[in-house]
Amino acid sequence: MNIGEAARASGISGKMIRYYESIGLIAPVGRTDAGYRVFSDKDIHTLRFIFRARSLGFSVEQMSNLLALWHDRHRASSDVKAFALTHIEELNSKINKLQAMRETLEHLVKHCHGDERPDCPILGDLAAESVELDDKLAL
Amino acid sequence: MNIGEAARASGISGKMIRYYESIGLIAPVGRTDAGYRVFSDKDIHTLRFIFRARSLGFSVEQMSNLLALWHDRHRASSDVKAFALTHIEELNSKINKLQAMRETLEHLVKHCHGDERPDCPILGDLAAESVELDDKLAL
DNA sequence: CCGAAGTTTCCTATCATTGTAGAGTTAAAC
DNA sequence: GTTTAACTCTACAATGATAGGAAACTTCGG
Repeated sequence: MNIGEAARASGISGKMIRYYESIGLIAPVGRTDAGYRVFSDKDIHTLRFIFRARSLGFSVEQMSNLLALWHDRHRASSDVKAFALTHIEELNSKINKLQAMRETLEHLVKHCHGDERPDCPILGDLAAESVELDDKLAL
Repeated sequence: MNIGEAARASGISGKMIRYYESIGLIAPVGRTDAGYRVFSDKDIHTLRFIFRARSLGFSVEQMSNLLALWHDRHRASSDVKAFALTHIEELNSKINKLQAMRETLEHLVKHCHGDERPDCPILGDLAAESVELDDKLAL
């Protein structure tokens, strides 16, 4: 299997496969005499693991840890669970931040009449001299 | 006001102020004979506008548009409202993606007993040969 | 044997931000 | 009046994950 087939089989672009290899997330795979990369079924399996972890929002560094846990046949499932729970907390934190932003914006939008007149509380609040908005933004 | 005071007054770091100037988000401010930047009250006002917009998750490009709307005394408030609504949709899209990730991960965590034994469905599903998980990840 | 498609490495860019390094400036303390 | 600390200036590098392209090479179908 060359890199194009591996990309199609794993869902990870060839470009990213080379990148993951260059930073050491995956070990260098085999090569033909001409220097073409050759991917084994095991390599594809690892790439699919990475694809799924990435889809769950894990960073490269976190995926590196996950791969280590995966390859450690003696790890406790509680270690993996703790890792996942930490990640869930990170996701929650991001979600909360984005929701707070959305709510502030929705509040501003609600008070903007949205017609052809130029006065608009959205820009007004962004430009406010007061500290009112700061409290809302202290997420 | 020099850049340090401007940073403290606006909430934007000196480094970012220089950066915003370099990419043209803000116009170059005055300078002393020695080349130190001098910020007027109006400059600080603009920086605070940027600080608040950034806190609401607007990108530099979006802030540039917002500043243009702000300085256009004849814009319709509906233009601003439409802009804000688009941004709310972007925020919603991000939130939905993160929530889907969290839910999948929570589902996996729920089925991991989390003891000292090595078998764990979290890693098991990440490594799955099947396409089951792919459906979940088709967000 | 030729051309198309695939692959290689290397370089560049993105976005917003931080860090670093060297040189110059200001202000206060001694 | 000199030392010293704190500031400022510019310029460049790095981050993290990804995309794009260029130039050279290989493979494969006809």
